[in-house]
Amino acid sequence: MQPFPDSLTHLMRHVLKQHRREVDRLIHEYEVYPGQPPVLFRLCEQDGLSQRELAQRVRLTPATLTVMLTRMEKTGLVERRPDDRDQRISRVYMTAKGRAALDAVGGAIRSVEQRAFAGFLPEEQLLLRRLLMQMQHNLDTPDSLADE
Amino acid sequence: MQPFPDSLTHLMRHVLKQHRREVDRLIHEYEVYPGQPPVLFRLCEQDGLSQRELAQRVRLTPATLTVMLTRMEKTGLVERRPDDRDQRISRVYMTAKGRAALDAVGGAIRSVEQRAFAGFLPEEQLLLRRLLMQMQHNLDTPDSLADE
DNA sequence: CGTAATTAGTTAGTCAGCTAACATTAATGT
DNA sequence: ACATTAATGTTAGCTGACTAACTAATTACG
Repeated sequence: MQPFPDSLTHLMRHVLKQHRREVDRLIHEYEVYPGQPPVLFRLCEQDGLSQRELAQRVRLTPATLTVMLTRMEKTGLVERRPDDRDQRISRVYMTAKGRAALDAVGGAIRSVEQRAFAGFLPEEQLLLRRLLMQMQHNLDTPDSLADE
Repeated sequence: MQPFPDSLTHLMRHVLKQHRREVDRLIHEYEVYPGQPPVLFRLCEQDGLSQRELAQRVRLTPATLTVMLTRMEKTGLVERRPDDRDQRISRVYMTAKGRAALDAVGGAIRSVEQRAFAGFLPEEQLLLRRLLMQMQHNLDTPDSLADE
């Protein structure tokens, strides 16, 4: 009857909140804020993306990213430079400070991950991934035929 | 090496974001906003909680709840009344409109849940719950002995 | 060409969530 | 009885995220 209090997504949300808080607690001394790690990781893999490309890859709207990059530029993690062919585009590059911060952040995230999955068997992790991917797929498909 | 892009928590976060967006899309016509359903559900179970009690049960800080309740009072979902013994306390009650909205919201959430878990076997759902609860427990314990 | 449609990014406004600092009221302790 | 401490809720200020409306630059098309 009452779907919420012990629904799986509710539980998931709570677990993620704990996770995020832990990571945040560990990284905010490097002037990296909660939403920023994905951006740093993407840039580490590939520097000089346009904001649009970057936004798509980290699944944020361009508007969100604009604000976030402005802050990250202010703390010196990241740098914007205009594209020299297309003047609408501004490309995002990581600074030395950004790279340094990323190392620390990576460590922090790994340690929280380890704690979160302590005692998990490898096949449990695989199964969890499979279930999550199925959820992702279910939610991606528009709606139609919800339960077949 | 790079822990983030395909970590389980990253995947989880993405799935939850999809879920929240879907629910939000369905409920915002009832003037219920994304963070509010848990509050409504709690109040439905037990009316007249103090803000502190309510905040603990939905795991929000009192500050967050204050702002949220102010908005919910403005849209008429909820009502604050002072306690008559302790003047520091204000108790929160659901209005008729709140109850009506909750019905619609409950339906919306159930439908998204159904879609999210389409094709899941009952034992898969149980397993998922077990894994999430283990994560919750892992993250609750301070830190110490992370990987034993 | 030159105007219209598209694309990139920004700005404004809203909601969610947090911490820290502040009244105000109640409970305690000497 | 009075001063101190604790508890409740609010305010201010921050980050994150979104949509919608805007500006500026580029493409496309008649």
